[in-house]
Amino acid sequence: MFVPTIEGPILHADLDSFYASVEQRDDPALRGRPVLVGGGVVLAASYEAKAFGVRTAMNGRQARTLCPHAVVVPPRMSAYAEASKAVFSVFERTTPLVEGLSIDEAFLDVGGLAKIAGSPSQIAARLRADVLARVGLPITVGVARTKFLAKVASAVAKPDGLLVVPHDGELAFLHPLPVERLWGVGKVTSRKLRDRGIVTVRDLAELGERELVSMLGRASGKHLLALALNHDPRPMRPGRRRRSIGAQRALGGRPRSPAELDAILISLVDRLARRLRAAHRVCRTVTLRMRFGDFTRATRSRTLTQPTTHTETILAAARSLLGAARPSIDDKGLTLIGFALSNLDDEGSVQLALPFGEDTPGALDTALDTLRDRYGTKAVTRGTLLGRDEGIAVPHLPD
DNA sequence: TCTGGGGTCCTAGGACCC
DNA sequence: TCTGGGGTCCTAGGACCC
Repeated sequence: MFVPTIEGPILHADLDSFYASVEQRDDPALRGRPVLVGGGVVLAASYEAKAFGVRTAMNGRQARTLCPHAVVVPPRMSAYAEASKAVFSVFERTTPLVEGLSIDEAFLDVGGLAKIAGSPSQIAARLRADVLARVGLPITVGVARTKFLAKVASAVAKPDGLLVVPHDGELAFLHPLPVERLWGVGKVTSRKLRDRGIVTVRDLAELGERELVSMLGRASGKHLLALALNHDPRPMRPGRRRRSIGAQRALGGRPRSPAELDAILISLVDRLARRLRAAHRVCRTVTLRMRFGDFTRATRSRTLTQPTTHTETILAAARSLLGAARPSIDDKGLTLIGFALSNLDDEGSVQLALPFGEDTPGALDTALDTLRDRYGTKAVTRGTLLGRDEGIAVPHLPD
């Protein structure tokens, strides 16, 4: 069913140096000081550390050289997950239309709230104050007509800022920015563009689609051109579900015996299977991720015939994938091992495909009504059929 | 400079089906 | 011997994001 939405305004709310801010909140001795979370690689750096040139994902040695007085703390993932939950509950008190992007950022659609909650910038200012008061963390908010502009606005406004892009000032805001501000321009794309003298968003906007597509490929060429031209038709997707879950572990340089590797494999798979069951989801595809001694990477995956949540089943698939990769591992050495579970679905859900020619919205609704008569209205929801067509999902079918 | 842990999306070839 | 079009699913790799 297509629901027309009022265009914006959209808020993009993004916590500042999230992990490092949580550490400073929980330990007053860290406040005002440069803080690095994670020793091997910097998972997060406080703004005091960033002032010395430290960046996220920088290796730890380099970071400590730039900022010798930094306090290095180990990550506390459960504390961050808890803080994230608290922040998202503030988001949801602001508007029911929240689309989470990651542990520390979300889009909020505040269209239609003007009469009860004030202007978008008033709503944004109150959101920032609420997050600080209730959770004790600084947050930056970008406000604009589209998701893309709101996200760019928050990036420009960081840290601890608020920036509203006015309707009549969108291109004036967007076009002078460096291309790296565009969502989807990373190291590789940035190099390709700069090699051709494309430095600002305006430069990009002046390029032809054919040229850009031949440079970057069909999807990203079209996508980037649209963004540069300030076209972002993506609607809010408040009910987004996770499509995969993963866990990985770096192994360092030292070679591991097969027994040692198997023990690590078991702990990773066990962790994932527990998370899967806790989320009441099932998986059908198991992927092995590897990084080798020469820093090349490889993935191997297997799709099961039946969805599962069973540790032993996932374990068997994981072991057979690792066994098949044995020659490469013996050859190059393994420095990272990880697994991902994908092709997720709701546990206990029933997939119902309609006969060919009957897969119309009307037929679907008739089938839904039949099931609701049988199982009750709450048990039956419209869902997605293996990411393909629309179908019906019946979570937790009563017996 | 030798590198974490968690994700998303896109591309491309081959198998297989009608 | 050569020869179609359209579609899905699976696998693997790669770029990118926080």
